[in-house]
Amino acid sequence: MKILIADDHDLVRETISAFLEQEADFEVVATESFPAAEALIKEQGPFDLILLDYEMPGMNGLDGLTRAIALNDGMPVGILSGVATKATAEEALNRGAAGFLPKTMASKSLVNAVRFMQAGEQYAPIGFMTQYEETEIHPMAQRLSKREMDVLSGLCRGLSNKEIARELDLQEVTIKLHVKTLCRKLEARNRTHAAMIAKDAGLF
Amino acid sequence: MKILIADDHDLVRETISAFLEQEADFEVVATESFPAAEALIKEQGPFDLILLDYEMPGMNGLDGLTRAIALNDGMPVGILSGVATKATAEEALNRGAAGFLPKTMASKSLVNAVRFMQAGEQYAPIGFMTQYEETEIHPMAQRLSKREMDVLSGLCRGLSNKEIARELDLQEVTIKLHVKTLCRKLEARNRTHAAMIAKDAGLF
DNA sequence: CGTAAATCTATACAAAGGTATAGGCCTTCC
DNA sequence: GGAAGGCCTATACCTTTGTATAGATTTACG
Repeated sequence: MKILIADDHDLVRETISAFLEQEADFEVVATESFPAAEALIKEQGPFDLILLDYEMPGMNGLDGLTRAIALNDGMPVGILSGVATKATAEEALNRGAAGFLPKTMASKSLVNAVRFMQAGEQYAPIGFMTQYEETEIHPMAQRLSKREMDVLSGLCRGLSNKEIARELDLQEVTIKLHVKTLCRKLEARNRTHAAMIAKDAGLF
Repeated sequence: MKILIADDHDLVRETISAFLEQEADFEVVATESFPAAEALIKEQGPFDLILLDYEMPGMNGLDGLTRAIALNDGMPVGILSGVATKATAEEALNRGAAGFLPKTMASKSLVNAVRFMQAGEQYAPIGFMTQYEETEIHPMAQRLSKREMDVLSGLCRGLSNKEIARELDLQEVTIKLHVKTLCRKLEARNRTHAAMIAKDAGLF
């Protein structure tokens, strides 16, 4: 069974590779970036399983996943990550990932997960997927209208109402209205506070 | 040679442990948090080498390092990290760490690094330590006076000039002056922009 | 000691921001 | 079809913020 592992942390990649190769029927190929992985897939034909680090040069979020799936001829591609959230995991599985392996998982489970995925199942650790997502991504963004988001974007770039108005081709007074509404919805005391709250929430 | 590894990423900890144990004279004990590591040190006496993950429950920055050094009876303690910057590495070495191992290092080097540290040398990968630090942490904070930092803190909390003045027991007009200076130094167009720049830089 | 830099204050004015009220336009939903 | 809500605009007023200029104090440094 041929496995490709791509992770830019040499220590992680090499020790995981060494660990998997202890299994008699596992043959591991490892590389340190997405472009390198892409080249290897084209060169050494489809792998029985590919594991991609989510945070890796060239990976560009989950774009790398999509491209790897397209290249690997229907064989499973999984995501490996140290810091990703539940939402990222769900997104990955929706995009066709064979599995999602947080680096907090036990190494024993790794072998099981690999066999699972190779068998065509989707794998993700139960504990990780059912955890309460305190931020729930952005309850914030959902409560704001498109225009309000536009204005909030301007605020976060430190623009004046007049500048935002020019950018959106609206009247300054309209921007003031949106800023007012934003402050109410975000429970901010003024534009600066609203911008900081948006920043804290990870928008922009 | 008895080694203690503490890292909350099971996959990383277990595969590194397994990798090191392939060396004939290495005996590895692994744990998943700093408090657990502390207990093990007290219980199983000093280790020939301790490796602590920088991002780990209970580690609290480099406080864990200092405490582990104090507990380990003069034997070396090193830091393991996936994301830390050069500055963090320097700080760790200054605080008496036996070494700094980014997870991007090659696994072959790991064994060498371990032997190095055990021999009483300080180890850190040359390439990592000499890299250009583009942000240099906060060139920003250094260029600001204490008062200016106080005011910037207020800005980042969305306070008005009047509120900041009350908080610092100054006149509102003085705050305006500081805000003006801040905008000049940070090249911000207004208070909101200044706050965002500070936030982006990681201050507050 | 003199000087530079940071700090604080004052006055005054111009610009931007925030609030309130009111009305028109459009889409969605009952 | 009417109601509700998002969106845009207008007018008016007041507050806050930003700018300029000027002077007093303190602290650090050569």
